[in-house]
Amino acid sequence: MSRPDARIPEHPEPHEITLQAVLEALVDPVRRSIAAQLHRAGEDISCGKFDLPVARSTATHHFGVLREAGVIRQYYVGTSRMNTLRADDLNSRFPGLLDACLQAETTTPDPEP
Amino acid sequence: MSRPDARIPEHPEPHEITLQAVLEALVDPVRRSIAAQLHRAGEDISCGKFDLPVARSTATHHFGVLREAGVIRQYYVGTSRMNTLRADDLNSRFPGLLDACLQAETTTPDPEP
DNA sequence: GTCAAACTTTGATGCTCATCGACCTTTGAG
DNA sequence: CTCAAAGGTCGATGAGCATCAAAGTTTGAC
Repeated sequence: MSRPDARIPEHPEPHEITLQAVLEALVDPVRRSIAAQLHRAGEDISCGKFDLPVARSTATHHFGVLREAGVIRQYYVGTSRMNTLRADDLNSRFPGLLDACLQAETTTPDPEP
Repeated sequence: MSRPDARIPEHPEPHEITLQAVLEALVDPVRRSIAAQLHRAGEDISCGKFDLPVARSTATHHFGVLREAGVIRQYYVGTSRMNTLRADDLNSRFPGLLDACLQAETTTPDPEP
């Protein structure tokens, strides 16, 4: 079988996405910022293009959490790992949840710790 | 001054409710269960009437987190502390968020750890 | 083949939080 | 006043998680 790309980790199927995992993913401000940047851009973004306040190894961790929760989809283009927001999958499984988080994310300024 | 009841702790005003706090509150399955039971009942419930899998002192902690996040409102009736779901406040501040969590809570079975 | 770019992996660390048992407080009934 | 009911408070404990630096891996260009 022609495996697409051995570097691409597992994504949950739409029906495997759980509310618990999505909430755990979106409760972190860094991860919510990733989702918001992806939403605002309207196009796929590589991991390195995000504006994030953490080290790259930490960012990798956050992308993994989002992917395993089913919030983003990842695929490789060369050495760049691209990221897509799985808005349709989330909206059909938990209607209103993603929009509520994203809308609040853009209208409400981040709470500075 | 006729203070309403010295035992009643602080509640955030509607505009003080933050997405971060609400998500932190609803990410815990026990707290989400409290919100869901309150929603299903359609009426206020005292702390002792909830069906919760934790000790009483732990439940007290969870009620406090929900109250400080603005998810529930609490008031005393005798020795009983009653709880109200602040659905209107949440819906006007983060439209769709509460419904998304509650709907998924009732249709999706709890993930047993 | 060589090299840099772009991520990932691997510990290690530190902090937050859910949990509990034991004890204290307030209220209302008798 | 006395008591039981309903909760709250107080440490203590343990697990999970976000964070980082350092080293490893994979790819594409030259």
